Parts: sequence; C-alpha cells; structure tokens
Amino acid sequence: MRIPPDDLIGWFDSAERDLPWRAPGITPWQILVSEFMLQQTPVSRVLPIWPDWVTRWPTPSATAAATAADVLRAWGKLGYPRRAKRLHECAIAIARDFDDVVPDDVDVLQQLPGIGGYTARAIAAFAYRKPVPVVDINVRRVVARAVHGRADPGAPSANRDHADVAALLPDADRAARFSAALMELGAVVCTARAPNCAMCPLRSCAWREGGFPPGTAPKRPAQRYAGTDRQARGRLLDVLRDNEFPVSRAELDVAWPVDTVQRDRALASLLADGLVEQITDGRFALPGQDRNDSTASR
DNA sequence: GATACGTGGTC
DNA sequence: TGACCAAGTAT
Repeated sequence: MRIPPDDLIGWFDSAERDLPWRAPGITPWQILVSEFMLQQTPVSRVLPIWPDWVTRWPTPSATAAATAADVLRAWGKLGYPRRAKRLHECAIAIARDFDDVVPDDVDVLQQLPGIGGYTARAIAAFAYRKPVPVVDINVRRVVARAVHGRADPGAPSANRDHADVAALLPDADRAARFSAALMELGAVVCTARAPNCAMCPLRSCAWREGGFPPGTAPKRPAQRYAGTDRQARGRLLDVLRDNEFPVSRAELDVAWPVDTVQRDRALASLLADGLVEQITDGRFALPGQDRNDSTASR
C-alpha cells in the first residue's frame, strides 16, 4: 500500500505545527541542535530551551568555544546529558574539520559524535532538502499501520526501514517535505496510544481496512526510573550543575545517601562518560569549569 | 540483538 | 498509581 504524496503533503500544508526550528532562515547548525535535543524527547520539552541555546551559540565554532560545563548547564534537565556532551564534541569536530559548515552528506554526518542514522538523515533532509529517507519512531509507526496493516512497528531494522520509506518518497523536490509530513502525522494524528483516525488525511490505511488488529504485548518489562543508576546519575549531576565551583565527595553523598555502592557506581560511570571530572584536590566538577573558589584562591 | 542512558507528562 | 511514551545513539 502506498501513501499518496498529495494527500499527505496537502494535509501538512494546513496542519503543520509552527515549530521554531522550521522557521525561514534557520541554519543547518540550528536544525542540528534541534535534532539532538529531540532525540527521545518530546517537542514540548525542547521548545523552552532551543531558542535561547541557538541565540547564545549560533554556530559550531561558538559552541566549541564554550566549556562542556557551560553546555551541560544550559542543557539543564532535558535528559540524557550525554547528548549535550556529544553535541559539544560535534561542534568541535565541525569547527575544526569542516570549516564551521555542517556537512550535507549522510555518511559524513553519521561519523560525527552523537549523530546516528536518524539524525544524519534528518539533517540532510531538513537542512539541505536531500531526498533521503528519514526514519524515526513516528515514521515507523505510520508505515507499520498504513502500509503493513500492523498496529505497531516491529524491531528497528535500518535497511528494511529505509527501503520501506524510500519506496514511498515522491520526486526529489518534494521528498524532504513528504518526510517531514510523515513524521508530523505520526506525532500528532497516528500516535502510539490514541490514534485520531477521524483526522487522518490518508485515504487508505491497511491497518484500518484490516479492522485495526491489535498489537502484540511488549515482551520486555516497562522501563522504570525510580531507584535506578540513571536516577542516581541525574541526582549527582544536579548537584554539579547547581554549584558554580567544584564540590566535595561529601556534598555528592547527600544527593544519593542510601545506597553507597550504587552511588559510587553512578559517579564512576559519569567520570567514564566525561560528564564529570575529578580535580587534583579530590573534588568533583563539570568538565572544564572554573576550578577557583573563595577558599582556594590566594 | 540487547542493554544503558534522563526526565516528566499522561491516562 | 504506575505503566507507557517521547524526532535515538553507542556499545
């Protein structure tokens, strides 16, 4: 089953959300920043952060000139702070190796820190209008339903997923807009929990025509958060973000007081990820931040 | 392929 | 209330 490009793009022309990174004049770097922030993160959480971020650091070289500590603080509680670290590393690489210009080639992009198959294609398509398949969870869900008649996408398979979407793409001039529309449809109409089929612009849908067969129950237990190493890492990072100067181990201990083994494991993993560093006096700080404070200054 | 990796909103 | 979900990447 195919998806008529005119139906989908026509719907998108009237229903497209007014997201700031889609505005005219937004640069490839600013689009790249939005894609990093949107990895596994709802639009509503990115909206308050992205405008300030791209105003403060409008280019790769401006971002590269900041410290990792500044970047991690600006990232705040967006989640997955390794993304912020990789965005910083990505900026450094583009400033150094690509003359401050975001590459437009999928394979080149994918070599950069923090850029995988989705983000590389999103930048190529949305920043450079390249006719490459852009496959995120929204697209996989829409294709699973409209094309394959299944309630949910199966396990990701890059080659198969790209081939599925490549077969749907219209002419090169409209491919990028078609991809954006496909993502938008999955994000606002053909959603995971409560698809709004009454508002769907697709004339035909294999899932609907098959009587909405249910999906299979997930095999893995639902992701939990409370009590995990992830939560412990988050608490430790909270302390470091909130302190302008390095903090002692005792100050970190307070942030995760019960399970000392877990706390040590979390701290070790943060150090290994380069999200925290230990300075010579034994205290801890965000990477690259000012080591001076009132007691250390002479 | 499975797993680790944040955080907060929603039903 | 707790399970599910959100524009993924790296190992």
